[in-house]
Amino acid sequence: MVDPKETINIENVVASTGIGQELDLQSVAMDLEGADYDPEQFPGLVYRTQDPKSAALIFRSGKIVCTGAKSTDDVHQSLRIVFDKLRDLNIQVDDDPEIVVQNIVTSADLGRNLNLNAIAIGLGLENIEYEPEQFPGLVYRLDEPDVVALLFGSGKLVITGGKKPEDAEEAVDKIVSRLEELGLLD
Amino acid sequence: RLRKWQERIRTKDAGERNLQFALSEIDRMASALGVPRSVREVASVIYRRALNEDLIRGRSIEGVATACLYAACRQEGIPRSLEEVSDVSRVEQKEIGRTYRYVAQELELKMEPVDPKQYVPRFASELDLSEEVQSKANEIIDTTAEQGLLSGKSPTGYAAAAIYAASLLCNEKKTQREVADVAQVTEVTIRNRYQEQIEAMGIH
DNA sequence: AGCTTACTTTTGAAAGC
DNA sequence: GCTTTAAAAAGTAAGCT
Repeated sequence: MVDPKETINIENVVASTGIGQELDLQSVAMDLEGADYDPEQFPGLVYRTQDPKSAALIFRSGKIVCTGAKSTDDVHQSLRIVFDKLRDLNIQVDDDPEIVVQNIVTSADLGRNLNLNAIAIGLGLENIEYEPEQFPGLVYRLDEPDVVALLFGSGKLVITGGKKPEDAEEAVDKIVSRLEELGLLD
Repeated sequence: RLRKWQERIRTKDAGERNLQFALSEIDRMASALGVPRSVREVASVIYRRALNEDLIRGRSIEGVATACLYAACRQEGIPRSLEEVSDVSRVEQKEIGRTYRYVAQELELKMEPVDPKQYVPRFASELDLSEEVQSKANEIIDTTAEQGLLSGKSPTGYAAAAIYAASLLCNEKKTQREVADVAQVTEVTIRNRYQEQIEAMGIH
């Protein structure tokens, strides 16, 4: 039996940072190749990096959101590319802007099919949201760590809302032990 | 102050007018759906509770009224799908679903997932299918659900597939299109569920 | 009957309406 | 509350061949 923790895979990391300088997005959009900027639709300018693959939302305030990266390392690499691109445009960028991870999305596999109906009732209808007419996943909110898990009939799950990779591991452990003590696994 | 008093009256009137509107909407939609009076009463009770708990702030009266009716149908064991409910409401399906989840969570309605069997009598009678077919469909639903086939699947599609399969087994065949139309699902969904169910039943 | 594309759910930040 | 970004899970749906 494989430890479900070893099936954990980071699928997306969201982080925020800032260059410490205000920006004229109109001119950045003109000079930065591949930039998408439509202030009527959204106040941020979208810039995509190819390797690692990610999308950066750049704002007038100089603050930046990076999403789509598959690891915290990739987030740093992507943002380094964005910072250098801005420097190429003669824009002042702080030396080592602080990068804060805001959310990590993970997937995992419990290795067994799940009876979501039984789990919804077993874990308590007040803590769970399971509406298969609207979405096939069962929504389970944990307090510690503070994450949200989406459980599927296949035994696969998604964990989101965590700030560090260990949050997903703790969450998987808690979910497995809760399901086991309810006899809803195996 | 006279002004303050007038304002209070105005607010009270507005509140009562809103409640009246909500209840009349519940009545109108319930009639359109053809659900018994008991369901309207349950829906009204849920709506008043939502009003007391201040759950209507930030959303439309009609959205909450529709969500309450949807919840009431389920509580009474005669569910209407979100699509059926949205067909008689001017609120879009997605909004009804969201509002329902919010109300159910806040009022701790402890709603159990819909049992596909609850759709069988209505769908089957709309298709003029016999009691025998209904029993067979129920058997298929129970047997396959026990084997874990139901997890994550929509109750209407699941019921539709079981009815289609049962109609074949009982020589009262209905086409996938006919069943799909009354259940408001696609033929593709019926085909997919049907295959799984037949396989799990050991192709009777 | 497929295949492709797309939408449902959750999460988080950003700035503005 | 909305707008935009990305990503997974699995079910449902629509369009096209």
